[in-house]
Amino acid sequence: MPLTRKGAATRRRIIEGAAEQIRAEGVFALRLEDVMARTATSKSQLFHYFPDGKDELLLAVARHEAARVIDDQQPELGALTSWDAWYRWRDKVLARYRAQGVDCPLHVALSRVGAATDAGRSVAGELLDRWQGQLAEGIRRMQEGGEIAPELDADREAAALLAGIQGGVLILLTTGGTAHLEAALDLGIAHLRTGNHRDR
Amino acid sequence: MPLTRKGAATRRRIIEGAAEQIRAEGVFALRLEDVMARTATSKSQLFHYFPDGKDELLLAVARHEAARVIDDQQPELGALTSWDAWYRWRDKVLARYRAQGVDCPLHVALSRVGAATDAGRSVAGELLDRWQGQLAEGIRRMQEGGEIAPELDADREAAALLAGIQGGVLILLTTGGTAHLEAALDLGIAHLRTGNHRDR
DNA sequence: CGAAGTCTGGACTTGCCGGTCCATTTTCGC
DNA sequence: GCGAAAATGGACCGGCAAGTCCAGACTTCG
Repeated sequence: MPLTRKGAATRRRIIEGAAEQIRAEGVFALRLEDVMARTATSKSQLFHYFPDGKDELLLAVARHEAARVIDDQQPELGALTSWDAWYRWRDKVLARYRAQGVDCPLHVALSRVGAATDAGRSVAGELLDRWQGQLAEGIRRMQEGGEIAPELDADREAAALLAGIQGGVLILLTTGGTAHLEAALDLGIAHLRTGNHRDR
Repeated sequence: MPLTRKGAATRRRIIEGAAEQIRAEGVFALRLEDVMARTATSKSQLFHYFPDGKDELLLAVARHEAARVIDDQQPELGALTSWDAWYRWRDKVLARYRAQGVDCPLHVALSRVGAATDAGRSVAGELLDRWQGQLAEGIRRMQEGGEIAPELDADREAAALLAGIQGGVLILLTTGGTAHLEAALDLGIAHLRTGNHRDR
């Protein structure tokens, strides 16, 4: 079933509209009718593009949002080659989540799909992998440049940092405060710098 | 409306049964009928003890689980007075979540109630506060004993560590792996030991 | 330009499940 | 033990929203 140009546009409009609706009201309150109203589509369109109904739509929303998460951190995340770059990245992450605030369509869509589902697991897992991969890559680059102690295990450090970020965001989602995210980011980076040879 | 001995027992049975059911099937799939079947109660009992229905029940489950989270970490969490105690605590946290695996009634109940709700916020917020408080207390004790550098900000360190734990658990919930939680715990503690005076 | 197939509108069905009600039984203080 | 209050059983209701269907309009490509 090939998608015409128009069809693809409609499909995207639906996904984005659903994401907006989720941001506005939450997933539990998400009704197909709301999505229809918001995107000026009819029920048959929803089922035309997402034959498995609501769950399939939610999964598409999750995928869409997952892609944004990494994109929003570029180009910094892809080029963590100096301490300056690390701090710019830190600022960007913080700004992004501060702006997003309490409403995270990704987290919430996944929780509805069931994070323990195969489909949910793969969306979340891939995001986590790519994220951690880029962090580890950054750490290795810094080690090559002699700015991070070579005896640190890059993957393990990246895992811990990523965990801190995830937790910080999770706490942000419930408390509305960014203090934890900030602390996790700052102390995580600080930890990388400890025992570091030529501190700028 | 005082609760008789029997009434209190029934109430508790309902909460625990609901938690089990959530562990088994998830929140979205949670139907009152399932809880009734599992706890051998009738619908009128559910509404007798939780007049506001499902949401009130879910909140009670969340509260119940939140209390367990802290309790399960005792007595270690309350007495972080030596590095040995810290490592024993670390092991306990890891064991607890490893055993719990992918199904976390607290996380999932809160996501249904809406973490951004006042009620949800208060349950999660209080848990987080108490948890972080005990960590910070432990750090201060260690500082008094000269085992952690006095210039560290105990609250900030505790916040970062807590974020790491939360993120580690969150990742555990979706991937099933404890690597991130472990890394966050170990590197978090390692960070506390850096620059520390009389390393054992 | 024309046919195959995509896209769209919207009415209709359906089943589930949260919530209400009242009658009956049990508990518990005095 | 006795009466008031609490606990229990289970039938019933009602609404909501997911999903189905078919007829008709638009796209696309030879």
